[in-house]
Amino acid sequence: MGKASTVRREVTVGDVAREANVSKATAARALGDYGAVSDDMRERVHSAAERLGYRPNELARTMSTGRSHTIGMIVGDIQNPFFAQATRGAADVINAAGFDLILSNSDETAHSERKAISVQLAKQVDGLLVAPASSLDASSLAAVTEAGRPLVLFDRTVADLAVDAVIASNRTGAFELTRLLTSAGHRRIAFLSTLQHDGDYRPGEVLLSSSVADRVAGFEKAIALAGAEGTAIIRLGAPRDDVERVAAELLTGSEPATAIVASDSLIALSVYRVAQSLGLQIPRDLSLVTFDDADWTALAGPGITVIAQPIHAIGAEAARILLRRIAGDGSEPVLRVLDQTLIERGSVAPPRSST
Amino acid sequence: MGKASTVRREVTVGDVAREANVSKATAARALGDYGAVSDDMRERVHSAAERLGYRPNELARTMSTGRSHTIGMIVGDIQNPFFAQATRGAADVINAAGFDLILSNSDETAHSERKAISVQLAKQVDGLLVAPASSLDASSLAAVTEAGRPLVLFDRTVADLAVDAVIASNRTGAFELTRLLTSAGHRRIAFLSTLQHDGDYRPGEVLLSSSVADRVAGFEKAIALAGAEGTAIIRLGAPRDDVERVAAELLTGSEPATAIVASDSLIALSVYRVAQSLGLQIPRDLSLVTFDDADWTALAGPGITVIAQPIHAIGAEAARILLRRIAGDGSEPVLRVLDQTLIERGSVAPPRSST
DNA sequence: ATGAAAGCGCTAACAT
DNA sequence: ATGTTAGCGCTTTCAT
Repeated sequence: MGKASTVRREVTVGDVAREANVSKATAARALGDYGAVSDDMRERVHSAAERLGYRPNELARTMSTGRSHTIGMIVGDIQNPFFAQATRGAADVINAAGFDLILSNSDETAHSERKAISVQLAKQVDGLLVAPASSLDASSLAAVTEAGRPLVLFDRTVADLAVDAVIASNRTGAFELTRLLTSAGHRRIAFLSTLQHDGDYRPGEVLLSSSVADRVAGFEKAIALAGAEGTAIIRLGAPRDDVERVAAELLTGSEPATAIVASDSLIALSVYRVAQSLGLQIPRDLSLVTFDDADWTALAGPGITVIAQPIHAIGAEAARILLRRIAGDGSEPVLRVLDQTLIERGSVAPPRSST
Repeated sequence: MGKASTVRREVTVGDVAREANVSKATAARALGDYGAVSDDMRERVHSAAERLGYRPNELARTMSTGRSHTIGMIVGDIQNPFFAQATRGAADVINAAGFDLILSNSDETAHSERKAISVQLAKQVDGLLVAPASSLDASSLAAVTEAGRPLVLFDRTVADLAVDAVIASNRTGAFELTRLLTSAGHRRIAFLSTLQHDGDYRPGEVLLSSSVADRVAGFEKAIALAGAEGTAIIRLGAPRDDVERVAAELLTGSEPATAIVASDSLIALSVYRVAQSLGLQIPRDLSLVTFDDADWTALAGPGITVIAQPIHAIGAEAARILLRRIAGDGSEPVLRVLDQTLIERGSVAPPRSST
């Protein structure tokens, strides 16, 4: 009893050809559905294939054609609901087109991103979908275009990189969100983000993530309009696993923030938790608004007012553009900006001290 | 000006060999880091490769070795936090081992699952990780083992399929959860699941998902222990996008349930919403417990009591086993059952009518 | 319409 | 240690 029987070699085009008594070329043509094959030939080949249990080897096919029908996708972290949704959006259009998806997490580090890109290129993906870890440094992404493979960015853009990108109207969204706060009378408003950052934010500074940069810009505009530059605060670099601490800092002390704009729903959740543990009631003691219409925002206390991004659509649209590029579309790179929509719930009220 | 310059052919081992003035075999050995190569040869080859910007073609490598260093993963829906976490767990160990992940969503249908499996096998994945859409029908999965590729299941098992699987202690978990309810005095307890199902559940019936089946079993055991068979109710087949309606049915009428066991956190969220809109206060008017320690469960009202599954670990462990199989481990299939842990919060209280 | 043979980029015997 | 030569399974000229 050897293990020989279990190592059953794969059935190849050659085997099918022999079984059908035709040439390898004819069998390949019939099986691959290309070239010219007469009806009875096709029939003969297919039944032979059926009999033998033939399964095409997609890799061999890729070797000769150069197209893998696989696209690579690099997200920050698939556990982040934002990325999970965007991935689903992309997967839906990609699969519908008969393509497959290779997924990697970058954890928002240039190092992992670079590695993932390298691996995926080596696997001959037909194109890449990436949420770049850095909007400033295009070096890791350069490998993609150098390899001649189309690349489309989503959620953020990269300076000096002429590629397609689909993002949301973050600037406008942040503006609307913040405006709600200033209109309610808030002045000590904090913008809170986990975007990797050392030390304090300096006005005018260029940020690592274009989407956060856009949000900050929208925030600043609303703040300026309210003349609250002196009291507003932009806090970046909160560690993902310790947002609570930073939020607590913001909410305590001699001049605590009376309102917070959270840069994403995960951050908002942390803020919400801290507010609860500090005995702060929303919106009475704290107004809270955030990006992304996470499931919990509707049920938390009075409901959190949010700016909803069309996340699924962002992923889907990015995939659509990529597929078009792969198909040979050589037109100028496009920047698609999808609208965000404000969903007002009950988490905004005038600051307590002002009433 | 043609586009010829942009179509730059890939640099191959042959090119590097020529540049380094060595044979193709030597270049390949140096580049592929196998066989025996002298130090200066290796040096010469690598610098030539560097000069030319050589990038190995992983596919060609796969063609000759038969190993793609790619593993396929099929989940129900990557947007479901459970699957997102399990995917991350698997991705972490897979990437650490130098493998890549091809991801597909089955939407819990046998059809999509079958298709995804077929595509992934064609892409020569070294093995598959799947949360089977059906625990009863092994036919779509049979293709995997027939192709001689290792398969490991996660979250659910499949009857009559001798493969590895890693699941959670659903039966025990459901028992504990339900026990909390019966101990508090509840009798009209409902178990609510979205598991595809026609009509009413009949006791003893075999279910499509082993994990739900296990949960139901645990539920039934606790119910029997409390002698509440007559008043407990098992409601399956709630449509994912309309759980609210089913929950509302359970919560209204002449004999509404006083407690609900939700089969996952998405369902629990719907129940929570319905309770809110019905003006039902948790736990005063309704006791609610669920599987999975979703982020919102800690902050919803009094906090929801849950059974937490080690989701990340489920994915990671499944990947670990798969990798071992790929490496040649031919031992008997294992069934790994990971413990669930009860997290008591404030969503359980005696039924209102009984006090 | 069909067949014979070359080739995709790599690895793996088999020499030397 | 290095080189030569076959393949891997498919597609793609090029003949016929």
